[in-house]
Amino acid sequence: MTPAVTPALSGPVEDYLKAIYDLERVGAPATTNDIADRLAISPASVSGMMRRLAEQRLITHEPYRGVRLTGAGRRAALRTLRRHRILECYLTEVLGYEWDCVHNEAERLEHAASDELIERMALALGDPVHDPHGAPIPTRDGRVEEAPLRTLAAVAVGERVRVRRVQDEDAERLRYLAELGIRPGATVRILDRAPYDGPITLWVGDGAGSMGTTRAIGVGLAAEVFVEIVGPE
Amino acid sequence: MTPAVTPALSGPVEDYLKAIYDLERVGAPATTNDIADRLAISPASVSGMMRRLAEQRLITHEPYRGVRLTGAGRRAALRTLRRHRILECYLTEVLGYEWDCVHNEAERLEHAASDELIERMALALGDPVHDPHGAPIPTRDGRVEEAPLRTLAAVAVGERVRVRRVQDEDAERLRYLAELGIRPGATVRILDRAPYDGPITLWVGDGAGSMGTTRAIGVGLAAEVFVEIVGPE
DNA sequence: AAATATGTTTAGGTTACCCTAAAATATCCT
DNA sequence: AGGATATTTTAGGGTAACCTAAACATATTT
Repeated sequence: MTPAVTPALSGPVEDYLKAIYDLERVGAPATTNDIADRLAISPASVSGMMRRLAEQRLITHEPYRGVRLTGAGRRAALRTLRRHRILECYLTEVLGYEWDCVHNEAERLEHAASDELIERMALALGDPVHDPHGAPIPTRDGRVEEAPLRTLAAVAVGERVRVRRVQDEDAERLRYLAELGIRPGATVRILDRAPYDGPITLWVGDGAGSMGTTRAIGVGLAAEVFVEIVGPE
Repeated sequence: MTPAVTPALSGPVEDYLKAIYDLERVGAPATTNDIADRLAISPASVSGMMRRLAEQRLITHEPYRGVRLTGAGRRAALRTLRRHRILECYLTEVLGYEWDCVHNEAERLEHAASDELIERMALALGDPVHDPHGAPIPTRDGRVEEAPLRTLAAVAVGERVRVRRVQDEDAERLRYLAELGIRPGATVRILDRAPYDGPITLWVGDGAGSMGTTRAIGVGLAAEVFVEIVGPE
């Protein structure tokens, strides 16, 4: 129950843990290649780091099988995630950043900021629960409610959904999504899906009930938009 | 005139350049031992780093003679100093930090923050000119006005001075100085100096003309307080 | 079941930054 | 000027984090 002393992890280690957390969240144990792809690091380097993380009891590693976070690893990952997301909120809400620019900035600051700074920011924001891209913010004591969301690419024609969260890594895609009106809170109805993974035609409203527009979006991008079904009309 | 592309310096390199800038400011070229002391790093390591910095044309190094910043080195040092001081201002003025806590936080953030973040903070603060400890903030284009200040330890009995700046590194001393009322803007009159580097007796006012108190301070601490003579009454 | 393809790990190398101990150089003092 | 002292540099090591190329293990296909 005691939070236990964290011996201060390096920036790279924090990045690995975050990546593993995120990959594990989807399902199976994180594999070397997945981690390598996500961090843009060679698989060999990842292998080396996995040994180090396992030595520090942050992960368990079954060779050739993948890795899983231990309790301590999960706690560390969630702490970093909290910092990252609080920072993103602060940058957009207080310092006027656009939502497509905050990811990289937060990515660097999350390793340098003290807990005190993060908590002061959280306080100034009134303890936000979601970051600007809709990702849930872990609490100080490491709880997150990861809602089981569906991707926009997996929604049937005729359904009405509410956008809950979008992938936050790619600035360009974020700018484009903003242009389409697709942001957390927006309401979307799937009007049509062209065959063979063709474009999805949508009606996009702002979620507040006022007007909306018709838009088309590719399956690739749609797979980065997470939604909740709200039922037809 | 063009700011020239900065090839992104590492945290340690930025710290060395800041230290050299500060040592050089006092007078002679910075020596290996001075730098080692200030950064709490072994002289041998400093020697090695000097070679690397000289290769990158950030300093000129005359073996056994000390080092001097080049134009590029100075520019880099001032950039880091600007970031550090803007951060200190932001932390105290916007996030409610006490002046004794901001140094360490800024020390870590200054290497991670983007120029954009720093400028947004500066904007939010209305482009401050001094940090909470009275240190001048270099402008975006690398100008600083380093006023030639005298230390409180070097002021004669009877003089009236205004506190302009205090050493910002030691949190405990800062807390103590705050307790004494010694902060930038405060007015001080030297009432007495005990012989053999004994305590200095002061009258300390808040600079706004209202009441004041009598305090005593050691020479060591007085040497960390920089003042400007304002003449007796 | 063997052959191939894919994914993972080991082997060996690099760079940045730090260390201690020993050697080299400079300065200081009589 | 010459030896003691202080400072600086070199020599030799260590660790974290990355890399490529080669070896190894697993999965897939025929």
